[in-house]
Amino acid sequence: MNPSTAILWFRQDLRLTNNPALTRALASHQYVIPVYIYAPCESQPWAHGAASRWWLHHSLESLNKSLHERGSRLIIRQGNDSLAILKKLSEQSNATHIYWNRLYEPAHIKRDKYIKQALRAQSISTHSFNSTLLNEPWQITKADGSPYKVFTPFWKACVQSGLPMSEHLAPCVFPEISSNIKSAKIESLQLLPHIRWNMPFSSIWHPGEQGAQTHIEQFLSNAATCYKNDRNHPDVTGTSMLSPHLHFGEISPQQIIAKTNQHININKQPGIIENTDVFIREIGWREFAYYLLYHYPLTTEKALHDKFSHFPWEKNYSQNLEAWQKGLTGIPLIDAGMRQLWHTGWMHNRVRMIVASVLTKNMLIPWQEGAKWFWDTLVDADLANNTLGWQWTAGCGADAAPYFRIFNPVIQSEKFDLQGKYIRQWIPEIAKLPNKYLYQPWSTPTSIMHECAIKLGTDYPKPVIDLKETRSRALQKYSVIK
DNA sequence: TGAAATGTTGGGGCG
DNA sequence: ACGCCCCAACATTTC
Repeated sequence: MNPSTAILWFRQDLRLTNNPALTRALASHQYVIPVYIYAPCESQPWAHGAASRWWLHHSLESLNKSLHERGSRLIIRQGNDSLAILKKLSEQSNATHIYWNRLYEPAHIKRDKYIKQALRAQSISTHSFNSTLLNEPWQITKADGSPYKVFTPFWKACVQSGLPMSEHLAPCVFPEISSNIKSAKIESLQLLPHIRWNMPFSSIWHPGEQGAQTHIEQFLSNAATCYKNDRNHPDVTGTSMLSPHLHFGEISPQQIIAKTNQHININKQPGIIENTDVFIREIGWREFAYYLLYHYPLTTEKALHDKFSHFPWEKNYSQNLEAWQKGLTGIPLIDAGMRQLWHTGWMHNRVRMIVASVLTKNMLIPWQEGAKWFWDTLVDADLANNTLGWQWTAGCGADAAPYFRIFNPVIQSEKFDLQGKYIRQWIPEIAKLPNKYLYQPWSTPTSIMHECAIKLGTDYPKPVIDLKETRSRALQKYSVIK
């Protein structure tokens, strides 16, 4: 063992298990100093949104607690220059090596490259690892060397190359940290929102590595056997809800695959393979999103396909945008989804597709507006996934939905919110309506409206758009650039 | 992981 | 019994 000191720079890998940078740092150095640097300006324009900051706060606390239990602690630093902070910390601690796991957001790649060079010039050696993806984005290419643009062949190539899985355990004990290394308090980062939320959040979410582990165990034993079907129903806990844990690296895709396979081997329920394959495929979509972001870094801001640069989006859309954001469009499924997002920091994936379809196609509002709102309100806001998702629905990205694929929120709620449970949960003001009209209150006969004592436009908005009319308008505008 | 329009089929009501 | 119409149910095509 090298009697030297190393810095372990935590970023979006807030876990102690299956963490390559951590494992290597501990294996090679006598002293290891874990640090988290909060430098939001280095992530611009995609610094953590409000919901993500709430999550980050609690995840850092959880990580710090785990480190304490093992004889160490998390050093917190804040600033606008990670390089300067790392340099200062290495001077204070005589660290000669810095370890981290790689990031893939364009701004972070650029920053990390710069930091790596600068530190090398100062004879501080840097060691970076992959802890986030199954494969590095540059490892998977088509036969001619160019990147895949379609999911299915991409995922086939990933599966063929073998899905890595591993379950490295956390080291039981960390080296102690000298008391003259000071840390800022997590509270001083002011990550918690001042006014809204955070009360309902903590009853739903348990940020941190332990929370992620309990969560996946629960998912595998409860929902995994019917995932293929249940994941489509927003009124059921049919999805894994692991996304925020994955985003902050509290669990790795390798661990998810390993746990899933373990579960299959122990519980040989009928249909388990069929269902878990669909689940692991979703990990594949995340992988594909990171892959595309790496190869097409400009897609966070603009459409992958140039022909969209002159797309006739609406100009004066602020009223519709606001109605969409607040969950007051008058279209129940849309409003239910947008309110779930606001109140829980999360929205069921099928509903995400539908609200995105309404924003980009029925309202003809630029997808970037939707991406920005999701970024601020989702606890799982992830630049790669968010970009892929929005370009997919807007039909302007790689392997995008065809332009004519326009969701009808009424039909979708009839199909997937069978009892109207989801809508009633989030829109109590129309809960009394019989199912038939719950999905489209505007077509309720006045007698029934009267019976239920609901007045449209007063208790619940009249629809801000006409679904039929806006659908044909979208078809017409999209067909011009197809 | 789309919806709507259009086409086809077959059962039942009816004269 | 037969032809005709209607329409639900399903299939195909189109955007």
